[in-house]
Amino acid sequence: MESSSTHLIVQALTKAIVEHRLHPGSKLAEQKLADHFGVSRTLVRQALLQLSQHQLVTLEPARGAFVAAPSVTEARQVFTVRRMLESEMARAFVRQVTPAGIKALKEHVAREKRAIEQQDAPGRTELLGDFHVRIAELMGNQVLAQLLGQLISRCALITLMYQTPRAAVHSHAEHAEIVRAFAARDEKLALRLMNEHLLHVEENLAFDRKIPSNDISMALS
Amino acid sequence: MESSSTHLIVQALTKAIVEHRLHPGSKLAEQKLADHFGVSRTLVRQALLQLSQHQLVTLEPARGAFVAAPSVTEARQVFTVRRMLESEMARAFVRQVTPAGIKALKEHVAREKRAIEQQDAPGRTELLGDFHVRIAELMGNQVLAQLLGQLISRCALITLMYQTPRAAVHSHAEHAEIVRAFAARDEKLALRLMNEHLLHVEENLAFDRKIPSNDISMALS
DNA sequence: AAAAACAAAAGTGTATACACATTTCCGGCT
DNA sequence: AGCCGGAAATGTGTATACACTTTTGTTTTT
Repeated sequence: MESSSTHLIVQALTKAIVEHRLHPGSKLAEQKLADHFGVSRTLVRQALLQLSQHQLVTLEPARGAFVAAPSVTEARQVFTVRRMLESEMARAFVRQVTPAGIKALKEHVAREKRAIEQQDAPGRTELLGDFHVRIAELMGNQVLAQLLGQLISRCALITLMYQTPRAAVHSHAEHAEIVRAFAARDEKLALRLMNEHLLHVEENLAFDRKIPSNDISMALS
Repeated sequence: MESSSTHLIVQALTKAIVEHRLHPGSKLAEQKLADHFGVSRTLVRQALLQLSQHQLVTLEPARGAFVAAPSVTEARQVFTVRRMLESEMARAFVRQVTPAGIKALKEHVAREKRAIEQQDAPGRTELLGDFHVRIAELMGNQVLAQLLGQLISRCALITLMYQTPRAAVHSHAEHAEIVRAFAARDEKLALRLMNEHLLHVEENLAFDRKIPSNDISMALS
């Protein structure tokens, strides 16, 4: 089982959704996707089912699959959960941090900087999200990393629906500050900074944005 | 899409796994399940795919589906995540608790007591897990509730693999204590009790237990 | 001309078919 | 007797077929 073809489709669609080449609300017709990927509807259906579990796609009975359009309420709930989880994660990370861990995070933040300077919007969004997953990975907790990965995919969708342009730079600066708190092994500070960082991200969302619709063949090229 | 038949199969299998009528490692042959539920393999495959995402089932390429057998490492990681998430949840719950919420939790704890007294092992396990989900629901955070629900399903599998018999009574007592802290609106206490409660559950697992294998037609009756 | 009704087209939901991989079982070999 | 090898059987992976629902477009009616 666990056909890697299905996984490829999931990844391709995830990327397209998270990079908002596929806009929230867009219809994902099975046959069109099947043609595009050169497989049968069977595999496309499996992929859509998985994506719906990741909350990136909504399935409407007998009507088909659509790119998810998270409500403002849902967005706020996702951020609440992230704050609960990640502030504690920051605290725990400080307790077990190694020089190698700090180094890895510093390198990551450097990559963020490059992506921002080069105006690489998709890469920027991905890296800003991955910062949080990277911490979980460095803690060696696979379960945490996977869970956070899913939450952050949802956030990427939310972010791209609502995020204002200049917010990215702000996020990057806060990441750097958090790493400094880690390096200083300051539990309280790390916890507080992480909490505030996530609050800022949430605050900077413009929850009254409008979203255009789109065609799939364009988005997947 | 979102066939409710598939959902029924997912629920039936989840119940069977969580109540450990299906033991970790047991093979889940598609055709046998299809015959049992009176549907085609298509729907069974969809269900197995979903269960694998919930980490209740493991899919091995070309070999089939098996009831998951979480490793000790994984079990500890799940508990770590739960502690991070739920201690913060307890704190947040205290801040917004209502009399109605306290009442609902007290009733839940009463149901736990009844299940324990009546030696209803499956019901007991389910209620002990649901206590935590109920708190999330009472907070009105759907995202949190759903996430916790999945983590707790995994815990149920872990618990039933490793839990010692008398641990349930202990858990129940701690739930009651936690509700008292909620009622007293004591943030610090609630947070500490929840943390300790989850540590106790984890500590009481006997990580050197052996697990028998089993047949599906028996388990689903 | 707008609305309702019907027919055609497109799309989803489930079952089945078939290719290929894995397991099982049996006979030959050491 | 035990082990290796190969055919049969079993089971998974993907494609296709078909029933049924939703959508769309056209015609008819008011």
